[in-house]
Amino acid sequence: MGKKDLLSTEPYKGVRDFYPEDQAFLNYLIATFRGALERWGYVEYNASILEPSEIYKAKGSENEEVVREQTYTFVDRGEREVTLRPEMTPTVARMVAGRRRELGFPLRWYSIPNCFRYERPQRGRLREFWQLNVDIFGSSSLAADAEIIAVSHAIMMALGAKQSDFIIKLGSRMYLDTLMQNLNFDEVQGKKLLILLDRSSKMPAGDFERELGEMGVSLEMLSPKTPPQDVLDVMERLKMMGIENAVFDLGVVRGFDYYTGVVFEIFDTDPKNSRSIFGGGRYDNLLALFDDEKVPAVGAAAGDETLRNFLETRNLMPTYLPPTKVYVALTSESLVKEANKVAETLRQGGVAVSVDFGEKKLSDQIKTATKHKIPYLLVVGENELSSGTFVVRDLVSGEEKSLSRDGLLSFFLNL
RNA sequence: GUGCCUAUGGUGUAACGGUUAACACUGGAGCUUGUGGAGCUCUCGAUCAGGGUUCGAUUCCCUGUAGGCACCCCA
Repeated sequence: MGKKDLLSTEPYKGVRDFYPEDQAFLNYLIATFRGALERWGYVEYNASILEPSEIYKAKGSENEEVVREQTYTFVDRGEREVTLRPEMTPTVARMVAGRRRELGFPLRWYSIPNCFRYERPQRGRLREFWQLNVDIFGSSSLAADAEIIAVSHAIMMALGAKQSDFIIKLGSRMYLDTLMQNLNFDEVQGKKLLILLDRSSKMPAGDFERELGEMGVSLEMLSPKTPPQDVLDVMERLKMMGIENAVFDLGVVRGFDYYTGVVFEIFDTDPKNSRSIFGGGRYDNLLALFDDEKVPAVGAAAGDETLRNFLETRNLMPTYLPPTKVYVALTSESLVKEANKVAETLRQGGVAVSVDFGEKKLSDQIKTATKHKIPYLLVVGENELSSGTFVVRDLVSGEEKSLSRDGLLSFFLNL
C-alpha cells in the first residue's frame, strides 16, 4: 500500500501550535501580566506585527547585520522592505514619539506582542514568541528604573514564585562608560569588552580572566569596591519595597545597543534555566530617532517560553481546566432540541455549557466530557424531560445530585 | 554559521545482526453493564530517506533530511 503524499502535521520550524492547553497557559500568563500591571497603573497598547525594516537598522550600524540575518524581512509588492517585528521596543518608541505632545508623562504602557526572530531554535529560544513589554516614558528618575524592576518582581510573585526562586541582577551602563573612559578605551575596544562581560557568566573563570588579560585589563580593575551609585540607589529603593533578591553583577550588560543607564536581568536560581526571564533597562536615546526632543524611557521584557520553563521547573504550572462547566449528554439523538432548551437556560444565566449531539452512546458521551476535563455532566433523557428532575454528576468526585429544571441554574451559579 | 546527541504506529516504549517488528495508551467497530466514565472482543496504524557491509540490517557504517541541545548571537 503506497503512502499518499500527506502533508506534515508538524508546525513550521521554531514555532509552536497552541493546542487548548497551551493557549490556556498563554492566556493565564497574559491574565496574570494584566492583573499585576494594571494594579500598578499601566495601560495596554498594541501595533501591527509588520514594521518598516529601517526602524531596526537605525539603532546603529552594527545592528544591520543582525537585522539582515536574524529577522524575517521581505520586500512587499510596493517595493517596501518589511520586517516581522523581532521586538517591541522600537515600535513603542515610534508610537510614543509620534504623539509626544498629546501623551501625558510619565506614561506607563504595556503590551504582550508576538515577535519573530530567524534563529536556530533551542531551549527557551524559538522563532516566534510572546513577550511582555513594560515601559515608563518621560521620567529620568531612578524611581522609574526601580519601579520597572519592582513590577517585574511583582509579576514573578503573581506567578507563584518565591524570592529565593529567582535573582535580579543589576548592571550600570553609566558605570561601564566611565570605566571605558578611564581605561582610555576607544569605541571598538569598549564594545569588545562589553561583549566579553556579557559572555562572562558562560565562560570558565580562567578563560574569562585570560581574555581580560589579553585586552590589558584585570577583573580587579573592572570591579568597583561597591556597586555603582545608580545601582546602589535602585537597590535601596527596591529594599524599601521589600525586594531583597537584587544584586549588582558586572556581567549584566544587555547587548550593546540602546541602553544608557541601569540594566537588569532576572534569572532562575536553578541553573537548568540559564536564559534570563526578564531583561531590561533604561534607554534614554532611542526616541530621539523619531523626534528632536528626547524622551527618557525605561522598560523590561519577558518571554513566554522562558517563563514557562521557569514555572515548569518550579512546579508552578496552572492545571488546565476548560471554560466549559457542564456537558449535556443525551440518551437519544432526537433529544438535541430539548437538551438545547435546558442548556439555553443555563447559558442565559452565564454558565458555559456544551451539548452532545447524541450520536454515540451515553458511556462514550461521558468519556468525551471526561476527556475534555469538563467538571459536570447533565443527562437529558426521556425520563428527565417527563419528570422534570435532572441528575447532575460531578465528574471529578462522581457525586450526583437530583435537581428540578429550575434548580439547575442556581446550582451551577452557586458552585 | 560550528559542534554534540537523537530518529520504530498518533503518543510512550520494546526487539543478542536471525521467523510474521512486540507492548501500553490513544483512535475506530462491537458486546456487555437495565442512567451507563468500568470491563471484554475485534480492529486501524510504524522501523525518516538513499547508499554500503552481510547469507541476512530496526540493529553496524556513510551521506542526506528532520528534530533536540550547546556554542555564536541574543534586540
